[in-house]
Amino acid sequence: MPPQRSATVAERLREKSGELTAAERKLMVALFANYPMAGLVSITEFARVAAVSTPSVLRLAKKLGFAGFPSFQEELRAELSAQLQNPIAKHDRWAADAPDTHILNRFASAAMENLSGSLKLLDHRAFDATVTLLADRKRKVHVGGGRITHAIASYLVTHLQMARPGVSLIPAAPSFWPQYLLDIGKPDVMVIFDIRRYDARMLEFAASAQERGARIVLITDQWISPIARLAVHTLPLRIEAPSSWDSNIVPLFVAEALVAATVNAAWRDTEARINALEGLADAGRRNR
Amino acid sequence: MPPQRSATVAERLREKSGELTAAERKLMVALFANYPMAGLVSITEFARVAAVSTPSVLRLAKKLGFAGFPSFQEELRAELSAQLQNPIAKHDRWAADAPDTHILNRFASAAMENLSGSLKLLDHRAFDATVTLLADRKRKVHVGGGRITHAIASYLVTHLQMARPGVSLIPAAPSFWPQYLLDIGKPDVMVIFDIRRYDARMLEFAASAQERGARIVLITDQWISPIARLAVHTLPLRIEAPSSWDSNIVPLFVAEALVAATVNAAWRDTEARINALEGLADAGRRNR
DNA sequence: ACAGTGCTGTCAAATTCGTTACAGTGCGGA
DNA sequence: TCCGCACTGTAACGAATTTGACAGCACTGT
Repeated sequence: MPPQRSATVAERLREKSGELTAAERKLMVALFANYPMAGLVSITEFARVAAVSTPSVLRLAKKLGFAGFPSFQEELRAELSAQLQNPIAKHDRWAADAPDTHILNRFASAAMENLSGSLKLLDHRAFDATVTLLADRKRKVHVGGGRITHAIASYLVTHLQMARPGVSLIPAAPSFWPQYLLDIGKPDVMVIFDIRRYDARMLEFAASAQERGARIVLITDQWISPIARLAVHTLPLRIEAPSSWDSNIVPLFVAEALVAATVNAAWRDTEARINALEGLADAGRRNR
Repeated sequence: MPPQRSATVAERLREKSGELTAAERKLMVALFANYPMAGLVSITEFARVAAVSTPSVLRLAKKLGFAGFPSFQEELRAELSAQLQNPIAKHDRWAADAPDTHILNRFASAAMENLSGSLKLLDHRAFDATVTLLADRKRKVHVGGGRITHAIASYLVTHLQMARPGVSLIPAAPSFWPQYLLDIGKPDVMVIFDIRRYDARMLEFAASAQERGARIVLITDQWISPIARLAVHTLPLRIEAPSSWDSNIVPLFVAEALVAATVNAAWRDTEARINALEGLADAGRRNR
């Protein structure tokens, strides 16, 4: 426990700087030279860097009110951790006058945590590589999901179809999969959403697709579906929710970001397609 | 000594993520949950947090090419202090190590803005009233959406069906709507997603449903679909995205929150249903 | 069915760390 | 010069950490 919760180690150190001995001042200089990392090494190392003896370090820690070197270090870590935390998920973005415990607010903060947590977990190079695959019109794209994530897969397909040809949705019912496999060939890309309750049949299906030459991109949760072993790229996400079921907000986020990035990556081709689509939509509206 | 000075621990970890064992994946998740602070404690503590044994931590460190846990930790410290001293690196800690202009980051900040903006826009009493309607088992529930939002509607249906009986998805194709109208009756609830490009046919359909006595709940964007005039409750949301199309993350958020709140509102009834569902799912898995 | 492989945790040895006790050093004043 | 005082480092101890060896376990393929 920090003796005075309100003051950081740095503040306390400056406050007491008048009553420090020579060795302690050396330590202070060494600490501030690389604050607070310099204090997060072993007491031996810290003493060596500051060119003092280990007991001198201990004496400084005690002078600052800590029980020993470990609690001094723990406080430094806590400060740093707080500093690193995102100021993102703060309270100003809560529902107007609903209480903090309202489900909307609990859900919103879970969603924000999931989103920022996922960004840390994600490898943006895997994301970019996936976009390169999706933007390659020589490859057909197949998108599939489990019972729950099928809706997300469908959403991705709807948008990708607007951006490029050759995109199809893998049927929800496994009984259609064998015949669907026939259409999967060498350079194809298969995007699979597989979250929690990993579906064993989906794993088999993915293995078959891979044997036929398809490159598999997996969008999964932080515990990572076994399909990862077959995938060329894996995008792990956080999906916790204050609910009986997981949250698919972040998977949808990834789907939308993939679409936007794919459109950007092949804008020359996409532009014409979108314009053509607009024309057809207008015509359809007029004819009704 | 770090074996390859050019790669950060995070990068190396992601690179090897395909060949990680279950315990190692747990460690990876724990580390990324609070990167890199989680790895700067003792090996004992780190193992405890990730719920694995201490040798597993050691094995991961060796797999990443370090001589032992201390050198692994030393590398983490070195990275962090480099980051702390370099003010340029300050901001990109929030999203992996991709540049600020990367589509993932632009999309993420748009999503956060949309979410917080929607919470301010939303009337939580309308939300609660909607939940009351959805939790009332005497009412059937019909859910529909436009071309794009149909996937969100489908997602809502999938989850609501797990929570209560009498939930159905309005078909995507307008040609099926007349016959579907036959099943809509007096106390029913109709949840409609209608965003931007408001669909005129959807407006007609909603009017017919209302004439038959259905209560309409509208989930729409901030410009508010004309269906609002027919609706008993309207939930306006923000949906901007750095993309050619709108973002449906917030509509999905509302759908998930509605489900969670509906489950809570009628937990007594729902619990039995969920348990029965679990039983059926297990049986299905065994019979395969 | 069954051997084989790979993964994981338990245990104990070896090392390192944190702490205490104590002796030495330097400085100012009598 | 000698004493007293405050500060500092050395040395030794106990505690905690790190690491290697081993055995149990699940899973795979024959």
